[in-house]
Amino acid sequence: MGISKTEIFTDAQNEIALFAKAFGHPARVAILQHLFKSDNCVCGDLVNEIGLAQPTISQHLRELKHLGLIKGNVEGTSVCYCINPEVWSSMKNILSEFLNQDITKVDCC
Amino acid sequence: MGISKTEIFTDAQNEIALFAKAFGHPARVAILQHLFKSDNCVCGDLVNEIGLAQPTISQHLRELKHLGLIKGNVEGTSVCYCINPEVWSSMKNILSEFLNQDITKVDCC
DNA sequence: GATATTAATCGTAATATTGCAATAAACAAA
DNA sequence: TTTGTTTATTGCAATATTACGATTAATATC
Repeated sequence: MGISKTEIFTDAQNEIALFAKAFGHPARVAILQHLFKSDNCVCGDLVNEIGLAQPTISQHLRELKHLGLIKGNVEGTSVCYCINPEVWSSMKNILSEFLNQDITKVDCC
Repeated sequence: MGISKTEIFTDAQNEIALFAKAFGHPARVAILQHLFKSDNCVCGDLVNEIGLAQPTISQHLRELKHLGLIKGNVEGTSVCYCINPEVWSSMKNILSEFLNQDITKVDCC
């Protein structure tokens, strides 16, 4: 139905899925990479970097902000976005644990 | 439009997004975790483990198989699925690099 | 105040995803 | 060959996502 039955999964499973979905789109991968790369806080030049319309970028930024992965500060007419290191670390820990599951005794077919 | 403009992103960015999307749904997280946990190769008891209908599980399995993350062997009437360790490692490397970007000089707002 | 600049929001179209009932396909066992 | 078991496929409904034009909101500058 297009709707995920989140209630039948554990909180941990839903959290992994939510974080993964955050960068499950190349535009958001590109945004996050750009925020890491640029030492001075990037604002709306993300629109120029990435070839998407301003409302589209704004929408992706909102998703990332909603999850807490980035934060935005208003500076005059422009808005300065950057990675939220605490949430990023937390995500890294959660996803690393998932990715680092023991692979040695898994190949049984 | 519901369609991603993959052509404006790099292959690397699209690959990160594709892998992330693979476990961007709690059902696929649960499936993968179960395949890791069960030493004997699980088959359709995934349907019992997870509370989703058989066609739904089958569809999620197909996505994971299409990406190469899992492989399936027919054994009589049942099918034995398991993690493909090579592809899993490859994914782990790609996503770890993305997750381990330098966080120290990122908090500028 | 009037005007420009920047970003958010609204509205909408197109496509994708999720989920399942019904059915088909493949195989084993009787 | 029939019957049961297991998984895949088909078809469809409901919802989500992606994208953008038009507009609005906020702020700076003149």
